[in-house]
Amino acid sequence: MTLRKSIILYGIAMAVLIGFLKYIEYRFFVRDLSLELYVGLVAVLFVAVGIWVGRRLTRAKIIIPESRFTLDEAQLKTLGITKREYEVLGLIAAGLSNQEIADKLFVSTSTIKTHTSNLFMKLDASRRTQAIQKAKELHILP
Amino acid sequence: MTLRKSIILYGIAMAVLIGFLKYIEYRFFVRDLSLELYVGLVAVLFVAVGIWVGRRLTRAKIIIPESRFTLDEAQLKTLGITKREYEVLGLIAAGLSNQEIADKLFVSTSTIKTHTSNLFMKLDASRRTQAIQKAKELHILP
DNA sequence: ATCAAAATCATACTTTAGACCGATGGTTTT
DNA sequence: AAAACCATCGGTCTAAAGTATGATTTTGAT
Repeated sequence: MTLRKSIILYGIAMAVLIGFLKYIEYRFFVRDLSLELYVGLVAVLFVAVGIWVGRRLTRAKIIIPESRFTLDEAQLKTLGITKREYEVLGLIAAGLSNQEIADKLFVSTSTIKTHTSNLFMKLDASRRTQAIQKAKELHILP
Repeated sequence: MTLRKSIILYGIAMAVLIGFLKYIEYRFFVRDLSLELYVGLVAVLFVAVGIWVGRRLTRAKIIIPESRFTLDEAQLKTLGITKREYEVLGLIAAGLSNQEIADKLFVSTSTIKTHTSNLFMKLDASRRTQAIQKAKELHILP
């Protein structure tokens, strides 16, 4: 909804509201309405207006669809994370131990430790759980 | 917010509102207030109420689609994960060490280790990274 | 008031992770 | 060819994580 449309909409609403108010005020003064009823009508009317306004005010913030994950490859380059390191990072996040990662990639645990050490430097982390967290914040892991 | 709390909250709000209404009605009848002012006050008051009610009524329906994750509390009960254990699980996922978690919760690391051990059993995990992974699959962590 | 679950702590022990070192061979870039 | 980068590996050492067991205190529900 554009700003202009909003202004027009609110303007019309206000005009209708004031018109209706004046009408029931007139009815009140010509004694067709009791004071109770007059005040009651005003109250009901303005509750409705309040609800309407309240909904409009909050509705704007609704539209925040949860975005699906897309790998930020630029981020990887910025951090200087290599393909192999990223591979290891993924397996760490999957919950594997260094030994399991080594087995899966057919290398020694020493190699995995080197990769993780480099990862921690680049991600400014000191634990694998922390590395996972930071990687997510940097949009390089889902 | 529980249903009981909601009812109490609305009840108090209603009581305050009616009290205030009666007060300005009284002021009106003893001629301290003009009709205009009386009606104006009622209008303002009920707009406020309307906005408040409107927001409360719509908030529940609006906020749910914002986040894809909803905690599966039934799952927690099924697994027998206690409140404290779940708290620790969250901090593990946030990347904290046992020492940091202990400091944050004002308990010893022994306690944290006990909690994590129990968590691993219940989640069928043997590492914290694995526990995080499983917790996500079970919809008890975002 | 009682009873079971939950939370707490400790001690001793094993395993895993991580830091810090250096080293090699293979690419790619300049 | 030299420089720079990448992936690989090994050793040593320390810190952190995880296991096992038992005990005490808190708490919640009946």
